[in-house]
Amino acid sequence: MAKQKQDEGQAPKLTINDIARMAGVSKKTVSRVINRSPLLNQDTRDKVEAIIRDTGYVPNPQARALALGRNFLIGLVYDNPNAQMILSMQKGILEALHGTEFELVIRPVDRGSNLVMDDIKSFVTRQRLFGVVILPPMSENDALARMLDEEGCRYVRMGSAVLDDAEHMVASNDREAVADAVRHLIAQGHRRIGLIAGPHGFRSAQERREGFELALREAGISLPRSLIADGQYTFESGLSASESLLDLSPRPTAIFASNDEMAAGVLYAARLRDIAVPEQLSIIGFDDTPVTTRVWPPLTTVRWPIVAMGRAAALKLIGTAIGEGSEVNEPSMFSSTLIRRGSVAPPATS
Amino acid sequence: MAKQKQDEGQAPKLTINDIARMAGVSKKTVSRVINRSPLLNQDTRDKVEAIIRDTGYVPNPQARALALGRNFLIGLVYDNPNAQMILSMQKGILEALHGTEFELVIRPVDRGSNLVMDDIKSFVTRQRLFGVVILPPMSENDALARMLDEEGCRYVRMGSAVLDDAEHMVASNDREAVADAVRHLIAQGHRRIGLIAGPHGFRSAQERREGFELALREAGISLPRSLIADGQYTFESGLSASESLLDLSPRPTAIFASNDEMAAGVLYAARLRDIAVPEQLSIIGFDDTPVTTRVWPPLTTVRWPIVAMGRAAALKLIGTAIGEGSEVNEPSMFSSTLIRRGSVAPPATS
DNA sequence: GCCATGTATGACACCGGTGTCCAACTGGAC
DNA sequence: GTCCAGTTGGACACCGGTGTCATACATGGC
Repeated sequence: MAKQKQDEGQAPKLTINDIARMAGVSKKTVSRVINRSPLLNQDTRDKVEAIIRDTGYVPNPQARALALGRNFLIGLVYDNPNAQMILSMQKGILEALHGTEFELVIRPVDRGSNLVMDDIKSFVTRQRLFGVVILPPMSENDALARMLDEEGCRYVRMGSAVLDDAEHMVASNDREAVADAVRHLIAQGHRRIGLIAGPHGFRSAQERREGFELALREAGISLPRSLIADGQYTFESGLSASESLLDLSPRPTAIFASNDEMAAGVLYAARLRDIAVPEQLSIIGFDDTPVTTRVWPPLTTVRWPIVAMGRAAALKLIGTAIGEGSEVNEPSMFSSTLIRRGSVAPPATS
Repeated sequence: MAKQKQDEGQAPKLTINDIARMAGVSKKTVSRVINRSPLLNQDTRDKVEAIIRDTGYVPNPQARALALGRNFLIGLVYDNPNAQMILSMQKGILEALHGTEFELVIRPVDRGSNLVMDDIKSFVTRQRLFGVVILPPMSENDALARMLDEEGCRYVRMGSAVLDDAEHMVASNDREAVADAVRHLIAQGHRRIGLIAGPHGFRSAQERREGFELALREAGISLPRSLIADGQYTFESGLSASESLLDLSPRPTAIFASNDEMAAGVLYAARLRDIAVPEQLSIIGFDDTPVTTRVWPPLTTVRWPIVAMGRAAALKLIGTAIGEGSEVNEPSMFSSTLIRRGSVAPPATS
């Protein structure tokens, strides 16, 4: 009988009542089995579980959500030019969600629009999301965090620096990572090092810039304003920003680009001017996206543990729900690694 | 009063009963307003709508889903190495979903695992998804389609060729697109053209290969087996597959790689051997991913309208739900364009 | 002035789960 | 044999919406 029902396929979904009838118990008892209530006879439990298994019964999540007053949907909000990063983040989050009853709902937004706030708000309230993960640069928006607080929606913000609320934050230490990268250039003998900064208003851009300046200051190297060019985190912006740097005389012997896309732009610009990399120009990027190994020479870059951070963010979010009293203690701060490839060499002895 | 409730923020969500009480009507009437029932007095409608607007009331989607017997969740199933493609697809789908009450839930799977089927099945049944969009190569799995049929779950498959069920399909004509690309090479004077094929078992790989062979046959060019190398759609596989091609003597003057990642691999291999591109070797890829413009020279490639296809897939899926009787007639077949960049030139006169 | 007709609204059951609370049953102590 | 405590199971209301059907009222034809 049970078998038969199952094979019918098409839509006549089993309900908790069907299971109860088959097992000869009340629906509440079935509910107890599903929810692993401790006060239940083992025999009863086994019997019901067997039937559930045989029939392939799956509790209706909508009904469950309605009765429980909360659902099992995690939102992912992003507004980001970097496809690889978003996908890696999704990967990390989904890894953490795997095996739980949570699902991931995604929502790209347009930071530029003045409707962003309303957009996210309706996203969160309409589906009554359990919580959201917010990717940079949206995550740097404090007004957004306040709004989510007001809405009573859990959230975790991904970022590039320790912000005030560690509770809601998973961050990488970009400043230190960049400082390390630049120290590497200095150790190779570079003294005239250019920076292609990220867009104004991006926390990550600021952090990376500060790391850059920090390393130079440590080494007692002065930093003329002309060695800093503004970029937008895009390939094209990196390409055009590097023009002004490569026009300088004397030319910088190395350039740190605040992300890989822009670093690829620098490399491209160098190629256009027949500047040999790394012999005449060293380049370091940031992110360790695949493009770094597709170009020639492969780019030295900074890798941050994006998948692990996504996982941590998700665990932070759902930890409060499944953690049985035990404090969920996911790290909030992650550090990065310099990945040495072929775009760095000692400066040419001129 | 209403205002007060709203400002409380935190969780004390309004229900349809609250609205009904405030408006002095029954909950059913409020429900009619929400669902735009035509049989309603305009005055009543206005009154209720005003209250809904003032209070910021949002119907509980879980309750709605429960009562209606269907929800508003679209699933996206993928198992794919190409991040850019997945993200573009997400973009297209979300564009179509924007403004509707549907949300997108994503689920990457592992095609290799023998649990894929169960995984997808539980994904679909657990949340009782309204429908799913399946990306290649998973979409080529007919057993999966059968399973979804049995489960009574709507689906749309993205693909690279017209499959049998146009109803459930959104496809690009890869064969013709590749034939065009290869005709371009032939028109430039190339006669020894190598192919880096995609993985066995991928429909797209087969289609692209057939397009390749078609163009050569048309031109009366013979195709020795040695000019075909097998790849896996990855950069590394493109790199190693091109080795055998570049070792040939005489060497092919052009190579068509079945996707951009592998084309980038060919370019990299050429660089390692000091083979000038495009002077000594022309390269064409497929997909038009960003990497094509990051490398030097930028790669000539085939662009397919992936965002538009994602949009079409989503519309196909939800069209049946919102289309008022009118047949939803999204195109099922999309064609591609050859994008000419810098990696193709006439063969060197030897 | 009556009934047939149609329109606007409401009462009530229902979707499929969960929480509360009480009844029934069990075993042990007296 | 009776009573009590502790365990197990079920009746019922409820979550927040929607569908069905009945009712109240306005309108038009005779």
